[in-house]
Amino acid sequence: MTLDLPPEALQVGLAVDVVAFAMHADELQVLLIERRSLPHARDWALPGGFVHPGEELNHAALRELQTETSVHLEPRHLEQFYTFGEVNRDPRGRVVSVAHLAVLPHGTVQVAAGGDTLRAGWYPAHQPPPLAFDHHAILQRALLRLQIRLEYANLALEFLPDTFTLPELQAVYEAVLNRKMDKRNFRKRLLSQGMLTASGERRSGVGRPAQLYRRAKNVKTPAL
Amino acid sequence: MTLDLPPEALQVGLAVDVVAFAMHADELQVLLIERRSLPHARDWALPGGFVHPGEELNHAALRELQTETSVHLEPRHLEQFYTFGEVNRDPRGRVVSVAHLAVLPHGTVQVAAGGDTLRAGWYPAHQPPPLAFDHHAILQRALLRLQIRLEYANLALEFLPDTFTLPELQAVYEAVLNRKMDKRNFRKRLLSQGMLTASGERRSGVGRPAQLYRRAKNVKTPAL
DNA sequence: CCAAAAGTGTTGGGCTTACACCCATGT
DNA sequence: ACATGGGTGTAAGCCCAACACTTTTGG
Repeated sequence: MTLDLPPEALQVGLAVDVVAFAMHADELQVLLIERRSLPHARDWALPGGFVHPGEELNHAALRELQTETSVHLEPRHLEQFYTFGEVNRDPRGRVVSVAHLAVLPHGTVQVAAGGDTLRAGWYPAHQPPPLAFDHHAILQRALLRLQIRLEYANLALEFLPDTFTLPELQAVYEAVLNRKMDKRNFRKRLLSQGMLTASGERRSGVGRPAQLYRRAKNVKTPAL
Repeated sequence: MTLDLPPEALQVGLAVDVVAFAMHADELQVLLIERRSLPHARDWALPGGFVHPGEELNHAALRELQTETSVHLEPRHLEQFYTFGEVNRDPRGRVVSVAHLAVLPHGTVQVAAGGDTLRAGWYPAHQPPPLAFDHHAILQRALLRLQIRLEYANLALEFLPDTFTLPELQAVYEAVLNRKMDKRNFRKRLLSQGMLTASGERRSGVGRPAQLYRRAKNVKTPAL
């Protein structure tokens, strides 16, 4: 009674790629790295790499995100969204990549090189530079998933610090969905959902200060 | 300038599993096989198996569906929906399975054994028997995805033959979503969507014959 | 007092839900 | 004639989209 993989079991390289989004300058940005080694040396790519033995997929995604970019903050959201396994997607051989979607909170903008990475930086998610491998397709699909998740779960809050203003929240929606929204309707809708609590304080800046909110205690993010 | 996988690239077994749904007896059914070999010999499981060298993932899913069940009809819908890669999900070693959702048309009910399969058969999707490996979790996630897709794309039509009646279509909705719907509201909604064309004929049976419909010419299924 | 951004209500249309009876056919 | 399933309309509530001016602060 052997319990080894049968001889016909195809062995492939198992990788993860991470599409990490954050807000910066009222724009949705995606985290990219410049590759150090072949193939695609000096090209921009999504952070990612091979899974370690005995390592879970989401752990590998987290590790790659952190080591390749020196982002040591916890992502506020991390989920697998699609698996890319086309036969010739990697010139080195058959590599299957489980792509993950990550949301990093506001302020996580400073990134540095590390690992196989020359540089790392944020780029406009809707107008990315040319990317290595099939990473452009991965990014497009991540954007679609993010847009669906934004309204379905309340992922928008994950882009913001603990307290935030309604105009800031609206900016997240507009940046992710890539369209302007009406201020009054937006407020009505969000406030009536009861997932925000006014925190009483006010933030200063140019113009009239805005009411600060935090997420209500009972807010659940749906599992899927 | 070598272009081989780096030594640290983890090699894993690459498999696909297929959750194939069809309607039978006004119920949503899922296609299961009884495994011939270890592990989990004589247990019920989803059809699936290892990807072949140089084979695309969706092709592998189609092949496994056909060889393990003698279902040689083309599925009307086949899409990847999640990848299961937990370290210990397979006692034989690290196996990552890209799970696929398939919809088979009405009438595809006769299935036979084949390959590593002792028997194959249809089981109620909402009350499945105990399943091998993590296949219960895979089925649950497939059901969720199917429910989302049903309304989003118009997957319901894929369960039916070319011509069908509105009560038949409603039965698909009710079986997939697992709840009763109002007949008049259902008709209003579906007909106002303009994706159905009355085909004039009528089908005979017990009671008043029903109007037959077919899908309208311009109907598109969204890519994702 | 001016610039800048925050805040605030109403109306109309479309969509969804709830609900009960008659119709066409086969036996 | 009756059993079986198919087919039909209306009214109420809810949600969404459109739309412009006032308020609060800093400079």
